[in-house]
Amino acid sequence: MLFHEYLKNEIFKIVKKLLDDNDLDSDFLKTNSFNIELSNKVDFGDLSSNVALVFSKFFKTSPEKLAEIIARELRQNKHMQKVEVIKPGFINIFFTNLFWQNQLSQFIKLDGSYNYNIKPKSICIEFVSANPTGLMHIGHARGAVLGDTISSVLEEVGHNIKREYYINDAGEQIKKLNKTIIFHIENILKNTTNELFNDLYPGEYLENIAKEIFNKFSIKNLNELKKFEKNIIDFVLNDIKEDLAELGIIHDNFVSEKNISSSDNINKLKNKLLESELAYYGFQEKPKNISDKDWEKKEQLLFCSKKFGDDSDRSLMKPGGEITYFMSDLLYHINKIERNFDVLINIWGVDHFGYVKRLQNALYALCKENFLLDIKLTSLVNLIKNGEKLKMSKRKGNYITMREVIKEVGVDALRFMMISRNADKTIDFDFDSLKIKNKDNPVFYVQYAYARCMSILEISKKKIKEIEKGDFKLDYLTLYEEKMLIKYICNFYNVIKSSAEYFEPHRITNYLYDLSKIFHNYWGLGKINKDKKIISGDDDLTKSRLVLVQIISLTLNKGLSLLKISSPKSM
RNA sequence: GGCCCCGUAGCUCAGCUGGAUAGAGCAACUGCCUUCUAAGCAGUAGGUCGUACGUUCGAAUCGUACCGGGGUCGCCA
Repeated sequence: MLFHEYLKNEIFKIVKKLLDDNDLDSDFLKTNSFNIELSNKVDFGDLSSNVALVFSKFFKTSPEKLAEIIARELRQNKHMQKVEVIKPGFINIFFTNLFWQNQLSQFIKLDGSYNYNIKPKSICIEFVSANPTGLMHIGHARGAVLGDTISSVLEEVGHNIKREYYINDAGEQIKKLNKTIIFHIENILKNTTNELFNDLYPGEYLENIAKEIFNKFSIKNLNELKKFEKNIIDFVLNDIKEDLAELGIIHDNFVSEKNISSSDNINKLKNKLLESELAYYGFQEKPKNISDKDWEKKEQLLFCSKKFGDDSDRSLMKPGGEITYFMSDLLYHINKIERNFDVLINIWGVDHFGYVKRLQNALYALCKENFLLDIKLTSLVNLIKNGEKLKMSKRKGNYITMREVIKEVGVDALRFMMISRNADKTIDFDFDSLKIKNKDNPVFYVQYAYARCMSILEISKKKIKEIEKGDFKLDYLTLYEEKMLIKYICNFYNVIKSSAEYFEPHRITNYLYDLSKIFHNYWGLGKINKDKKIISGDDDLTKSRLVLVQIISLTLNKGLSLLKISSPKSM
């Protein structure tokens, strides 16, 4: 058993026994839990726990006294060299070298598959879902990488994941897309260079798509074009899929809004909403940011969002009878619920924030099934070049595409950057620092640690063969740094587990950075003191250290592959 | 105006969901290459955790108010 579980069990047993001995109620153990932490200071031992601080009130004694009682029991344990109780009531534990060596050999036996002890759930995670009206930009990239990595992490701990993309292939924006393409083709056919109308999508990209379509279908007149309208979306969508593939992202399902929003489905939902008094036909209040001139009062189907604390009731269907974005999303989510997922996760840009509560309220009111809808919002990404923020406007068509970003900094740096920040923080995406090849660039730093491991293993091929036959001892791993490395490695599964629990992959990038730092530091010891080189004069000692290096390399590799970032063998 | 997010070292960010003397990297200063990758390592310096109350044994973390920055409030997506 790895240390975290081991120590938790040991302490738990002691607490349980204390309760029984004193005839005390043990109910609180179900709702209260204590921590086992890696100590960040040498004086605080290898691990420390706050059990006594958390539980003292249930024992009706002071934390320090309780800590002392627990410590006294722990001292019986032969693996524990020293157990100290410190001021407010912390218990600091110092394990023997043998204990840590055994931890490493237990870890080796796991062979890369950790036991997360988690109930598998079936989870649908929807992410990207960019409108097929243009190429992906940096904001999409953030959602894409975050969604994909959360998926991988959830898969790693044992859940069943479906990655899904909702294609908005119906509604206004598609009409506008078609109009834009037709406009460009008209220009080609008539050999004119008319200026784009205001209500069309700007940008060279769609002009090129129009050329492609023109050539592929050898269009001779505008009437012919009608036949190919439905292909237009596919052209754009293929480009988006290509971009995603470049990032290593493959969705399991592409769900089409067109299919979901059949008139049959719309009517069913409309009736259900009306029957359950969640919707009515009425007039929406004029939004605050709209002038009187631009507002026309018209009757339409409204959702009773005021009932749930919203400022005003929100439109489900436009006055003309077309469905709104909100209604379309409702239909899609009902479809997901019908497919019996335990958990629905959506990765949305923060600009969709207003829809979160609305959608959740509507769904929980409509559907009695047992499900959880968790919507994770990603904050903005600012592109920075030469210390200046790049100004972009999708409306004007002058925005930097994800393709261009990848071309400059590469997939690895992009992926790492996008998940190394918590989703609710704005990212300043600085081209210059991501291209730098030093420790200012965290991806590089981690990959470099891996490359160093690999180079040393490459040099020691002969000894590695002996190690693979089981010819090695771990007794020689006694340095403080070696113990730290073992601790960190044996804790990786906890990091992954918490990353999965909170949907926060940045915990993994942070972990990899920390592990790399300790390794670089370990490596550096050899520069100062030759006895501390990994390949030392002593054969057995060297083999011990090589085993450690091998495990570090495997751990780094596991982490990087989980994030779909490459692990270069040399740099 | 309503709602939401952010505010931690000069800069970019962590802080394990309430614990100990708040941590990294960059930038600054100082050491370390006759070779296990110096694309690196070690050290020094740098803080009223936006402000003020409150909750409690204990707050960067929870609550309230305020200040500053951003987002959003469509019959766009």
